[in-house]
Amino acid sequence: MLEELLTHHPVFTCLDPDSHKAVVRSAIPKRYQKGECIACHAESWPYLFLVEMGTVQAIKESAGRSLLVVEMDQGEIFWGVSFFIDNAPLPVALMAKAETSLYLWSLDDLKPIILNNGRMSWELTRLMINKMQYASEILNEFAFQPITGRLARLLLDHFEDAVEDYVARDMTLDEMAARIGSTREMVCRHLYHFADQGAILINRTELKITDQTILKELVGKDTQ
Amino acid sequence: MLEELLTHHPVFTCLDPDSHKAVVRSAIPKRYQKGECIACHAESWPYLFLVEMGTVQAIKESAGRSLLVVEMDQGEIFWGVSFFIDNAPLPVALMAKAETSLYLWSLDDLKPIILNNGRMSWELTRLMINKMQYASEILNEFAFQPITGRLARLLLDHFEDAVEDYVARDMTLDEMAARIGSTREMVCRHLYHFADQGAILINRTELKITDQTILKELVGKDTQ
DNA sequence: GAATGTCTTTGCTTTAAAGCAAATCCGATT
DNA sequence: AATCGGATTTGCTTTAAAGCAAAGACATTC
Repeated sequence: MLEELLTHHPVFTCLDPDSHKAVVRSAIPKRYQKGECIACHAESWPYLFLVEMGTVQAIKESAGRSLLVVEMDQGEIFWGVSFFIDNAPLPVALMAKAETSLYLWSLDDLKPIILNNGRMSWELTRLMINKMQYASEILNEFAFQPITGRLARLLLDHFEDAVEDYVARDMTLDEMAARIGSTREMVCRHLYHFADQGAILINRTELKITDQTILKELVGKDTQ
Repeated sequence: MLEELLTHHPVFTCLDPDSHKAVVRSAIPKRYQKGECIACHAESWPYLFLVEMGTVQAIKESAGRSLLVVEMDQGEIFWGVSFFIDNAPLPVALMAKAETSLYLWSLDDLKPIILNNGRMSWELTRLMINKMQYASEILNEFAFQPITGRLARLLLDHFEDAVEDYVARDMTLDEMAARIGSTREMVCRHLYHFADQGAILINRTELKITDQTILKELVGKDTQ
C-alpha cells in the first residue's frame, strides 16, 4: 500500500530505486482514532507525513472558536513546520477527522534523501506553493468577503452534487461555521436567507441547490 | 553588489563556483519608479527575484479596498507563483514602494541550477515555510482578532522606537488601514481610543507609546 | 415510552465595523 | 499672505455580525 501511494505522489515518484527503498524503510506507520489529536497547536512536531487512510484536519483554535483551515485526504502529503525549521511551533492543530492511518518520516531519515534529489525538492517546493495559494484564497475571503460570500462558496464546493436532487446535510452547523469562521446561528440564518432568495431549498436534514448563479454571484463580489 | 547579496542569502550562499557564475550571468536587472506596478494581480509572472534596493509590496486588492500582505526589503528573495506552477495567476500585485531595483531570474535559467543543487532547494523550501508561517499569523489575526488587536500589533511593530520619545507618524491612516484590513476612519478612532486608555499619546503628526503592556494585552487575547 | 442529549431554528439584544459627510488642520505652492 | 489639496478628525447613520436564550426536532439509551 505504501509503495502504491509513493509511486503516485509527485514528490516521491521520481526517486531512484535506492532512495525509494530507504524511504519505505524509514516510514513510521501510525494509527489515530476518530477525533484524536495528531499534534497539538504550538507543539514542535518535526515530521513529514503521507495519509494512508482517513482524513487529517488542520485546525486553528483561539478563544473558544476554531477555524478549519485545510483537510488532507488519502494520498496527500503534509508536514509539521519544525520538520523544516528547528523547534518552530505548529500554527495549527492536526486532528484525525475519522479513523486515520499515516506514514511519518522524521527529519533525520528524510533530509539526506531530499538534499540528494533535486527533483524531489522541486516537487516539494511546488507542493508548498500550492498550499500557499490555498492559504492566499482563504485570506482573501476573510479580508474581503462577508460571511455571505464565504458560506456561498462552501455550499458550491461541498454540495456540488445537490443540484439535481436533495442531499443529506452531512455537516453540522458548527462544522460549517468552523470552515467559514463564524457561528452556528449565523450559518443557520444565512442558509435560510439563501432559501428566501431562491438559491437553495432547505430543511432540517437535507438541502438542494436550485440556483447556482445566485450563489456564484455572492461569491464573485470579491473575485470578479 | 549582486555578488555581495548572493553570498549573504542562505538560498544562494552554498552554490558551487560554476553555478554561482551562471546565476550571476542570468540575472536580469530591473528598475522601478516609486509606485510602479512590478506585476499585476492575476498576471502570470514567472520570475524569482532578489531586492537590490528599495522595497517591494505585495498587495491584495478587491472591491476598492486593498490589503498590504507583506513587504520585501533589500537582500530579500521572492517569486511569482508561475515561476513554480505554469501560468498560475499572481494572488497579489507587486508594487514598488519607493524607487526599487531588482534582479530577476527566469524559470529556464534557474531551474536547472535548483534541480542540481539539493542544498539550494532545501533553503528555498525553508524560505517558503517562513513565508507560510507569516501568512498563517495574518490569517490568525483576521480570523480571531478584532481590529483593535490588529492595530495594536501594528503599533508595537512599526513604532517600536516610540517608547521613549514622540516619533513622526510616518504612515498615513490609509496605509495603516491597508495593513490591518480596515478603513482610515476606523484606524483613527481606535488610535484615539488607545490614547483614552492611556496606551499612547497622539496628535496630528506624531505619537508616542506610553504603555506597551496595554497594547500587548489587546494583541494577546488571541495568542495567549 | 420516558428521558436525555445533540442539533437546529428563531426571537431579541448588543456590539463591532463600516459608510457618509462635514469640519479642521497643515504643508506646499503660488 | 493667500490658496489649494491632501490628510486627519469627529459626528451621525446604517449595516453586519455576534451573543444569549429558549423552543422544537430527532435519535439514542435506559
